[in-house]
Amino acid sequence: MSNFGDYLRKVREERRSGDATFSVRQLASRVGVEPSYLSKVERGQQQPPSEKTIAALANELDEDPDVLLALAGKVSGDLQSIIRRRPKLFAELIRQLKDMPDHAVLRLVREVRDGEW
Amino acid sequence: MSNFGDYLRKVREERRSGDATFSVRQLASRVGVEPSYLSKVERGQQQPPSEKTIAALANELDEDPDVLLALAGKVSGDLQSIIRRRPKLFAELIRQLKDMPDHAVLRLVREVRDGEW
DNA sequence: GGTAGTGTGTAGTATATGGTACACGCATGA
DNA sequence: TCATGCGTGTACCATATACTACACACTACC
Repeated sequence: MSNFGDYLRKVREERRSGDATFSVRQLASRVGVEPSYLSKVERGQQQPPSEKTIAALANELDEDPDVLLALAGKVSGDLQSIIRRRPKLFAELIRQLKDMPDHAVLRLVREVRDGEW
Repeated sequence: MSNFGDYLRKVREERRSGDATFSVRQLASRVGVEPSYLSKVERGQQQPPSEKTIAALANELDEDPDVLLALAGKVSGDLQSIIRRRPKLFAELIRQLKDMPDHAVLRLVREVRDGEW
């Protein structure tokens, strides 16, 4: 699920199967936008919405806001702070991560979490 | 040097000591913006400029565009692609990196570069 | 067969973004 | 003392962004 709109629609329809209030209209209303706008966002005919609206969507859908923000190409404050503190280092890291397979990244995350750093 | 404007001014003044053509006016002219605008950007009174303008600045100042873009909070295409492909993984990695000391990140980069991954 | 709910198309809009235009005051040097 | 170059302040502006407003067509229920 590689883009914001598809992901949003998928999540909304999952919620909807359990709870009939997750129509485009209902969700848009609770989030505070027009249904036609939300519909276009889900189909990728609009750019992803503002961070405020994304946060509201995440809240209503009980989703991780960071994931939605990442999918929308809006980078979290944490990431910004890393970039600002060590830009060259970060650029280099990204260059390396680009060609790193999933299992390698997973191993890194595991090692870091287990305090090996 | 933690923000775009300060960094830009520092680099420009370094170049200037060697070459008198690196005044605000001269650089702005070559980049194709107004000097007052460039001045405000350097002092942080304007948001960082567009990616196009940042690229032109990087070119004229012989700087790494990725670093300037990172400082400006504009994330590179490579990073976007990573985020889109593996958003949760990336969010987790960032959470870990946040508290990682410099030497740990450096070690990671070194290991990756040396093919240990 | 009307009405209630569904998603969507089109047209328009307020505000933010990314600048321009031009003038001002300060140094420096001739 | 005045021309030249420096950075900067103020006012304005064109375009893009992030939406709104409203109507339309389809389905299902009764």
